[in-house]
Amino acid sequence: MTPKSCNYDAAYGLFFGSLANHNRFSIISVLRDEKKNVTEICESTGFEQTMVSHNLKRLDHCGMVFSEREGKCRYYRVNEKTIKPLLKLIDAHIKKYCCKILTGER
Amino acid sequence: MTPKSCNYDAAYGLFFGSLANHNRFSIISVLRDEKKNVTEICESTGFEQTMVSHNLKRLDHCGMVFSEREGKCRYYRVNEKTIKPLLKLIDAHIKKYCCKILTGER
DNA sequence: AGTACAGATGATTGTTTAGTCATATGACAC
DNA sequence: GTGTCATATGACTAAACAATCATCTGTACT
Repeated sequence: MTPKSCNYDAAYGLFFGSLANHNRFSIISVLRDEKKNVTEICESTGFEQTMVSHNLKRLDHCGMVFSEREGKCRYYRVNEKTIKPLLKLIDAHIKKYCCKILTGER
Repeated sequence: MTPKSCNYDAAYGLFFGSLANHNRFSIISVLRDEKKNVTEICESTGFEQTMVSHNLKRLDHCGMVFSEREGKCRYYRVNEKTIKPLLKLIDAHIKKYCCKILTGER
């Protein structure tokens, strides 16, 4: 499949859907500053291993994290090029609108 | 509620969840370049009015669109400050990763 | 006040998603 | 090869979501 033939719409859905889940967002957050293996992610987040693996798979799938094996462990790191500016942008948005977001006021 | 007391995590979920839905994304897309009222959005997208209203409510709720009444109509426009750079960022990401995203290759 | 147009809301239902359990694979050490 | 640690996968169920339907509110015009 060439990039031109890709179905961009579906890709958008997968991309944003990946960040919409609270647990995946937590995983991204603990990886924000340093790479970690699955066990370390579990410890940092308190999540179960299978759940973390499932969610890492999805994040990897969307190009949000990269991974590499080191001996018995597989280390994951965020795709800094996308994730860092994205989170920065959204942080600013939420700082400004979070109250509206959470209360639903119009 | 002051910004400091906000529950940011929930806000992130609402924010990204809003963009994860294909129909909401279409609505954002047709508003990307010009403001439109609900009827016009329906015409541009082919969606039903009630569905559009429900989804606009959510987008408004997240600070992604703003609205103002003009006579009988209510016009919606995107929050350019957030949406434009966001979409630009994601466009670049997806151009690079969409094939992986859609095929699931590792 | 009555009608018509524009949009919003609430309830219901079918679909999607996500966490959990059981199990499988992969890598290393002995 | 066997055991153990690290991670991945598939199937299943429960919870979340989103579209639809029926109905309601708001504005303008007469």
